[in-house]
Order: sequence, then structure tokens, then C-alpha cells
Amino acid sequence: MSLRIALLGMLASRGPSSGYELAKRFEASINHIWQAKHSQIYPELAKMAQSGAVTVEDAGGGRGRKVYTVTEAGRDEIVQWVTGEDPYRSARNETALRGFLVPLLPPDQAAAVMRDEAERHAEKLAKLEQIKAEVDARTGPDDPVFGAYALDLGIRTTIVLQQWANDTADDLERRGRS
Amino acid sequence: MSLRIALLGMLASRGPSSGYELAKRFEASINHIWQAKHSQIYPELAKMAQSGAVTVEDAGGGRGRKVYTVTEAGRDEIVQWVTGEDPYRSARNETALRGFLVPLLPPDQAAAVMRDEAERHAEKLAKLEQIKAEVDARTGPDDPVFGAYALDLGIRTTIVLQQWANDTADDLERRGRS
DNA sequence: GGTTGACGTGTAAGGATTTACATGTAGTTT
DNA sequence: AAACTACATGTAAATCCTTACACGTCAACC
Repeated sequence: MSLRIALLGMLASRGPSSGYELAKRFEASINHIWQAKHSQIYPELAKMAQSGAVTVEDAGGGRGRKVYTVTEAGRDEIVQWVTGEDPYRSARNETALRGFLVPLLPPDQAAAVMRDEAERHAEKLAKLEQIKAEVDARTGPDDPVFGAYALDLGIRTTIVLQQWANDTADDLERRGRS
Repeated sequence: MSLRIALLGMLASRGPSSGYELAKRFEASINHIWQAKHSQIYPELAKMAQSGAVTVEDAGGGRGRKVYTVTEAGRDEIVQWVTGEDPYRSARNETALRGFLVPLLPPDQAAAVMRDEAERHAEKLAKLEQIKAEVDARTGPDDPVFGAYALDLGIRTTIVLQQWANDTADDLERRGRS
């Protein structure tokens, strides 16, 4: 259900879009939160049009572009989902899994992997902060910036992952020496 | 592939276990990183036994308990996966998705959702710190504690999530007032 | 005039994941 | 003695997700 909600949220926040645009946006905007390929997005949009959560409109010259708009029913679905007290919170993080397993390697090798991991997080952090800078630059401090909270969370978690990776590497090195 | 690796990692770090124990352990130990139900774990274990990554042994009195042990080949798989620089890092986070969508609600309602979220994380944090206290109590400072790294990461990320939820609620309330 | 790359939509097959169904033992509480 | 909870394993169906296949337009560059 999450993909459906994520798509509705995109449409609600950034206005009518094509499936192609939504796919791009997933890549650029909430890639650290959720991923979806166009092969999953197109059928989902069709299903949502069927159920009345969105409306479709044929647009764009010769290239059969379709523009989707969220309906009131669709907005309701978002609210239902966000406020719904589903105790289950799915979370899957391959980076963290790697970090979890890394102590199984010989200490020096493990530490190296963690340093590498930390570096990767540093790069990601730089990228996220650049996006934040760009967003901040073109909006006022009181503008309601959709996605800003999620971006903030992305930055915070990336910082934690980076620090943790380095601290773990430190610990592994300490243990490796003794 | 990630589930397979996660299971191998569990077996490698905590020794031979039954599918049931692994399922419990997923719940208790890396729930913030990865989830798996027993219905996915049992077939995966069977598949791994087939391919030689683990060995099976029937154990436990009347209750058909099966104990799985990771083989050298299985350990190799872990090392391959951890050190292999697969550029793709899958990540899915429903909490963050909520954060992404929450600005679509009326500010007061949105803030309430975030407070609720924060409380949930506070509860989880208490649970994790209790586990840590128990682990610390029965191990020396230089004992090789594999789970400690993962637990540490869990605590750190939970703290961040809690703070973020509260800060987001603050911001939403601030905006709501103006 | 041809090639390349971005735009644009879709389906098929296979694997991953969740929910529900199904079964049975062992220990503890009422 | 009956009920309840934890232990313990599995399968079936449905859904989600990824990879690969497939088709066609438009604009820019060479």
C-alpha cells in the first residue's frame, strides 16, 4: 500500500504529473526513503485511476503522455494512512545490514569496510546537504516546503550512520590490536 | 538475497539456531534493519541447506526442532556480500514516508501524528536500552560482542528518529500558530 | 540523413514478502 | 481437567518489487 500512498503524496504535493515524471521524482526526491521503478508505477497509476483515487488525462503531443491528478478521495486516502495507527513500521536498509555483518570479517578487513562505508555516507550526506541548500535558496524560511522534513530525516540518519561506521571501525581496530 | 545473508549472519554470529529462534531474533535484534516472518525464513533455510550454505540437524525432544549451522561456504557467502561493492542500496522506511506526507495534513493534526511517532520511538528506545543493559551486565568490556554493534546502531537511529519526530512536531506547531 | 539520448508507456517473468491457513507439543495457570 | 501461552514447523495465495523485454516519439547533434 505504501507505494500507492507515496504516489498520491507526490501528486498532492507537486501537482499533476505523468508516470514518467513520478518515476524521475522517486529517483531524485525520496530515493533514501522509498524506491520504485516505472514498471511498478505505471500499473499502480492505472489501478488508482480505476479506483478513483486519481484522474487521468491524455496530454502531450504525439508521445502518448498521460497526466494524473489526485482526487479528493485520493487525498482522503493519504490522510487515512498517515493518521492511521498501524503499529507496524516496515524498514529495510541494506547499508545497515552490511554494517551489521561486518564484524564477521577479520578485524582489519572489517575496519576497512566500515571506513569505506563511512565514506559512502559522507558522500551521500554531501549530496543531501547540497539538495537542502538548493531548496533553501529558492524558498523563504516560512514557506511550507514539502519534503523538507523527510530530507531533514535523511540527513540526520546519514550522519548517524557515518558516525556509527567510524566508531565501529575504531572499535574493531582497537580490538584488532589487542 | 539480503534475507539469505542476514540469516547466515545470524547463524555465524550467534551459533546454530532453529528457524523459530531466528525468527524471534529478527524481531528482537535487527527489526529496525530488516524484517522477516517465519513463513519466509523456513523456506529460505531449506534452500540454504540444499545449496550447502548451512547444515541441518534434527534436535529437541518431541517438538520437531531443527538446528541449522552455517558452513564454511556459507561464511564465504557473507564475506562476498559484505565486501562486494554492490552500488545498489535498497532502503524502505515507512516512518520517513509518513514524515514526507505529514505536511499534507492540517498543522495541528500533523503535529499530533509526529508526537505519537516520537512516543513510539521513545518506547522502542527504552526497550533497546534495557537489552543493552542486560547484555552489558553479563559480558566483560573486552568480550567480542557481535550484537553490540547492531544494538548500538539501533539505539542511535531510534534516538534520531525520536528527536526528529519531536522537532518536526515543534515546527508544525510553530507554523500552525502563524 | 543517421545516430544518439531523453521522453514516454507498457507487459512478462521471476523472486521477495505478507497474510492466512494448518498442525502439533510442552509447560503453566485456573 | 481445561484453557492458555510459548514452542515449533510448514504451505498456499496474494501482493509487492525487480529485471528484462518491447514499442514508439521528439529534439539535437554530426
